[in-house]
Amino acid sequence: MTKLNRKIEYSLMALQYIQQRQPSSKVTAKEVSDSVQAPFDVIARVMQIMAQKALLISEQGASGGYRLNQDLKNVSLFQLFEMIEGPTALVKCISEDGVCDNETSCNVASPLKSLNTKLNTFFKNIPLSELLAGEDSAADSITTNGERAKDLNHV
Amino acid sequence: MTKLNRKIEYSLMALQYIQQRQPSSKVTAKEVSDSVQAPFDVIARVMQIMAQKALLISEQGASGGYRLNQDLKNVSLFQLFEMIEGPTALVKCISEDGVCDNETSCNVASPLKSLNTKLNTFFKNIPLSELLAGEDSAADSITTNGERAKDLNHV
DNA sequence: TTTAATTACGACTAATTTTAACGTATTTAT
DNA sequence: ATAAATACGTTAAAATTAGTCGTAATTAAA
Repeated sequence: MTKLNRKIEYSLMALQYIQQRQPSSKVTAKEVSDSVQAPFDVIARVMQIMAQKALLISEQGASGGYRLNQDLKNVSLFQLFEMIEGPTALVKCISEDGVCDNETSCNVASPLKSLNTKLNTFFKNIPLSELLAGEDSAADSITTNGERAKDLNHV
Repeated sequence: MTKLNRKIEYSLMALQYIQQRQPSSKVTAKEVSDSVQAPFDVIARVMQIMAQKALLISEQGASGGYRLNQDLKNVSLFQLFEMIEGPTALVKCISEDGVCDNETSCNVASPLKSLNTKLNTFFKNIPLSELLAGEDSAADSITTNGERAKDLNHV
């Protein structure tokens, strides 16, 4: 349960790196992969995805790179999950309709659906800015109350 | 992110079946596997684990079976996770100490550790009784506030 | 006391998912 | 032109998960 996808990790690392470097400085995938000691290909890939999804802006060409396109206050962890992994769910039968061939005999479908919703809410209430806040100890200030992290429109 | 382990699913199915059948009636693994149309071996296995962990009581022999040994109000979803999967974490470096060979270059260790804690709290606040309550719509009443699901001592 | 039903548990195989690597194309500053 | 970077599809390897098989131990009942 709840193991973090490696791609998500790399995304967070990249965002953290960009955020810490400068408000809006340009950063290359190589720079990030060197810094966090992760395979270049994978870092490059997730940054491309984040650019596709408008979280980053990419500039191609010789002195290209990426920069933030959104205030991380307005992007939730849930949104990052969806960007990188696409729509997911606790169990397949929730996301893919009609996949579960024994919905009649399944006695936990409704509980799991409800749990899935709650969990999504949990992640929706964590803005990336808060998750990544402060390299070391500041990150402990995460709370899950109230509403934050407004929806991104074009993701 | 957050895909539910199949074993956990089966555990929940078994618990749901037991709970719905009778407060404390005896139930066999076969009965459960037939009812929820899951492979007998796997159902049997998770029920054995739950018996080991004192969530169920098992009776061996010809007319043996399982029954609840705990009020599900006092057992959290988090505890079930730990029973079935053992200690887990969002990322390996949290659980296994010293596994992460580049802790120095990792810029998200602290945020993820914090997130991991929050998530554990989330699951600790969901008693199995609440998760499994009401076959159909009643399960929507899950909330995550306040403290519930006291610790089990011998797990 | 044999038989049948059941829990108990380890080991193995198969399937799926995840992760990483490769190859090639495109863009653009120099 | 060239070099450095993004873009992206395909494939291969690794790891994890899911399921099966085999066998032992326990116990009620015939």
